[in-house]
Amino acid sequence: MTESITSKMFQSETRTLADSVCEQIVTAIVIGEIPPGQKISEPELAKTYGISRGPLREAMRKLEALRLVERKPHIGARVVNLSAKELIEIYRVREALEGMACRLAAENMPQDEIDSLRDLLDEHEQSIDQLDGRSYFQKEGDLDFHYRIVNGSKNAKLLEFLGGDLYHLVRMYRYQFSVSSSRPKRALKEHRQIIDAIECRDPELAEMLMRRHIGAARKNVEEKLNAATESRGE
Amino acid sequence: MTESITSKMFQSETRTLADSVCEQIVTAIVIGEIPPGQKISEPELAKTYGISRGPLREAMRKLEALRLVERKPHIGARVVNLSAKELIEIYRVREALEGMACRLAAENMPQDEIDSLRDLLDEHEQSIDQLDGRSYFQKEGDLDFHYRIVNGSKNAKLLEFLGGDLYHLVRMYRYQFSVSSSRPKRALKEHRQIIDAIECRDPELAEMLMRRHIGAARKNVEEKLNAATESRGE
DNA sequence: CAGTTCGAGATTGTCGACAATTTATGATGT
DNA sequence: ACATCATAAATTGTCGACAATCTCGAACTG
Repeated sequence: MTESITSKMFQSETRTLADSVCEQIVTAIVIGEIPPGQKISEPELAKTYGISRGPLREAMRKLEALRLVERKPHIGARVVNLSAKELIEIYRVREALEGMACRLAAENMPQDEIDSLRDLLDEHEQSIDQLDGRSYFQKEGDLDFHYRIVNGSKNAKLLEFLGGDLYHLVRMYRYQFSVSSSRPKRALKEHRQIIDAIECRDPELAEMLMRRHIGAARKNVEEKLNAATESRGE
Repeated sequence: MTESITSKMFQSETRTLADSVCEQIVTAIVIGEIPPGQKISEPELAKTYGISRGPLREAMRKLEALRLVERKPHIGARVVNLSAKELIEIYRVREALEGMACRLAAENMPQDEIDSLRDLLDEHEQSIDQLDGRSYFQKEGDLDFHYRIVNGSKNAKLLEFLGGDLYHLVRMYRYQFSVSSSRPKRALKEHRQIIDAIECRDPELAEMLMRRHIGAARKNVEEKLNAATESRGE
């Protein structure tokens, strides 16, 4: 179930070793198996995955492009250190891009995809009731909703940037900061409002609602972070 | 002079061969020296730049991440074929991201950067008068303006996505489609309006103006493309 | 003659080894 | 004892060669 979103992010048939291992490392980094800030030893990782350093270095290049690792020439690669500031920055990027995606979805999303997305929201509602809103919805379910909106925009470049690159970072933050909405019922209601606006073919409203939705999540995180830093200052 | 913008896009000291060659290939692709759609032969390119296939393949990975080449496993890499549809898609991405960047610039851009940007616009005006608006402003100057706005947003992630990745594609389209504004005086006026809104610290207005500015450019391109396809259909 | 199959050539993917640079270690001098 | 410098170890960068896969053309068959 939780594989649905990640499987969309990589081409179905990953033949080459470099791509295959890259996918594995992405997961390992996202879930914290390789902790943030850790230096990556090429010989070590190569041995771990049973490949040579050649393909591994290619995988590292892709990881660098995904902004999951930072490389410095002749020094090495480290897993990115997630900072609160960057998390906020990413929210602003999402606010902009997903707002636009939502606007375009109101213009271009096919009716059957809208229906399917409504079904997904029904599933989310059940999941929230059953599990007290702490499991599926928080982790990958929410991102699945957003992914489908972007997909519905029928803008390939938007999908590449958001689904292909940025969402890995977003997933990483979710796993490690546990910043998942913490207000699942509210978020679900907002999701329904958004899909309503899309079905009404109201681009203006759809964009506004999505921006508010993400903006609310950002403010929620900002408050938590401020509270944390203040209590730390005492 | 035309180096100012490109030099910002790469780290000042590119030590490793892969990075250095990658930069050269990016330029070659952007200006059309390696034409769109052309298959890239690894042994051939490696010989051209005097390096081995190892670093070259790493460079290719970065080019793939920049979306300047498309790779298929066991088949090869081709320079991307620019389509009108994708060009429009990119405009929408820019509309969203640069609109947000402009909003944030109204909040965060330091006064000295605003002053410096005004000077740049004065230079552009002279350049337009002197050269009848066909040279510097059309090619890199306009992008330089947009880059400074994004930089003024003080949002590192925005800068990475726009300045680091997307602008290479934008430059490529400019060189090959010659889609440069074709309305330089009008564009300059809009630029001044935008910087005014930023100096007034009016995020709402700043974002709206930037979105209109890019949206107008998009519509301009759409009309031209429609006219071209219609005349082709006759 | 068209279509298919097989094989030679070329290209991509992978590997292990060597060179260059950085980092760790310890020896030396004040 | 501390700082500095030199040397050694480890790591990254680069290369050339080998294996796997694809491409193109020729031979073969219906």
